[in-house]
Amino acid sequence: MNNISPLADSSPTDADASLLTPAFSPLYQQIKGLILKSLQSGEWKPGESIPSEMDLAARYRVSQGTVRKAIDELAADHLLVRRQGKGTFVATHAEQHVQYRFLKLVPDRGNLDTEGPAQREIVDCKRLRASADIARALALRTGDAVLQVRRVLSFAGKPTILEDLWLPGGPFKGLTAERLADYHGPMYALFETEFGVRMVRADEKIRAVLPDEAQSQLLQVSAGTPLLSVERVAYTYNDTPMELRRGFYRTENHHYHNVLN
Amino acid sequence: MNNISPLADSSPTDADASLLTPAFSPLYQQIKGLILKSLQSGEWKPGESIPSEMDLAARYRVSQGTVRKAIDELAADHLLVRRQGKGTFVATHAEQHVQYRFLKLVPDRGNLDTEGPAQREIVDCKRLRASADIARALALRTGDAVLQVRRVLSFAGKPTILEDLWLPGGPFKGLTAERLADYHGPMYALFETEFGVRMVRADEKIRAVLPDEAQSQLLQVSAGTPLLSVERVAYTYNDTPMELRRGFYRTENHHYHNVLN
DNA sequence: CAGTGGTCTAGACCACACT
DNA sequence: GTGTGGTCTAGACCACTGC
Repeated sequence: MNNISPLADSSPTDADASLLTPAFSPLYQQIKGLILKSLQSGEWKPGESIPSEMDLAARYRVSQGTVRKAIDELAADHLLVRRQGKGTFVATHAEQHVQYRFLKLVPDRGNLDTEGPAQREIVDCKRLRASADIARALALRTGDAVLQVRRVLSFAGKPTILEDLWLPGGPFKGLTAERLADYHGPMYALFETEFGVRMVRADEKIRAVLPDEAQSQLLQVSAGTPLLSVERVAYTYNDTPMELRRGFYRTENHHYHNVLN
Repeated sequence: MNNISPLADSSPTDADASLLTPAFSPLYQQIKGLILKSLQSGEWKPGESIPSEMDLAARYRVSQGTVRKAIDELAADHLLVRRQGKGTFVATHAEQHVQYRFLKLVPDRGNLDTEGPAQREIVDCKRLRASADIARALALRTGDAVLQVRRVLSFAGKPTILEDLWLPGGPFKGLTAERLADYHGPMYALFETEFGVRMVRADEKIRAVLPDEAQSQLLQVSAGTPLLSVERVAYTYNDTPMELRRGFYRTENHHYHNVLN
């Protein structure tokens, strides 16, 4: 009901954005939205620090506590990272200790670091037109340009993960097999630095399947070896889907680890 | 360094619990611990309301804001549920809209409600002595008494989930196949009301496997049909393991759904 | 209406990092 | 020391629930 339009952000007279909507929105939620907008617009880039809480409070004409609550939620969503004494930073996939944030496959004993860095091999990388289901997953239209990538990850020399990726052609214009092969580090980090696409959230659908001919060869398993099928849709800001990924995991010595709360 | 011993809780003179530990613990964390203690002790039971924030603030001799922050975290962990205008309640598994909080298997189309209530069949239920790995998972000693349960869940008439459970014999003394079969509602709700055991968190390890003879018969699939193997350890308060569960899911028409943040 | 949780503020002080 | 995030307080007011 109040919604004292926290303007400041350069907009002259924001007026009441919500007039007929009885949807009461707390101030800190509105601030959260404004911060989000700055993140999307690239005003603050991954890895950089954002203004201090006091500065933001002044900018939005609210108290520090209100900014704080907004940042708290963004930090809980892993969009921001707070570091006491240093500042608040835009989260990034290019950090050692969150390397594999979205990869939940771990060795039965030890952890991924135990096995040393994964070897990656780009099997295939080409542009093509989206099929109906690829298009639907990526919120494109059938026939739109997409990039298709197939790669194999090996741990301790053993091929363990086979992944097929589909990326929308527009945002990822210029991505080639070479770029991918030359880059050392998380793929999502490359997406951030080279294409300005930051993955924020993902949905996974997991099944048990048998490999087809090509898959069993690439993963060096027999046709009867069950694999974990992991279909992921990854989203940027605004719930925009930006990647479809179908992974096939060998689980003789690894497992998909999940924590339920 | 301060730790102004929020006594009140009936303890006469708590003195400084932390003296040599440089581990600075914020007041609200200490309050969180005290509330947790009351939850464990059963002072407030699942489904009941706990005292109002003001009451707790008075009890612990801190401000409402401090109690609030403690409750915020407990609510984020799903140990408490806040309801504006009504109060704060101890979370419970016996609620319609969080029925299947720990079951992540969903139909490819629709949701679990679409298929109507699951049919359950208790295949087996007996007491035995813990093997080495069962004991390890439940933090028992090899040979300790455990309860073993095997059951099948069917959706829309199709057997879909086969589960083997192991429960520590002590806390679950008196649990029988009949009790299980007669109870309609989530199993974890029965554990709460009948045995005072509230599951708070769980770890799952997921693999793709092939069924053995017995499994393929119970699930009515051929020996070559890959299944999702879901091994779960469920914990009560204090990270105490209270259940080991090995589930085998058919995933022709269902998938394990996971959200990555 | 009274009681509950939810929001917002202003100010004081603490812990941590850098310089 | 200065600046950052982190904690704690006290008080005002709002939104929701149920009597």
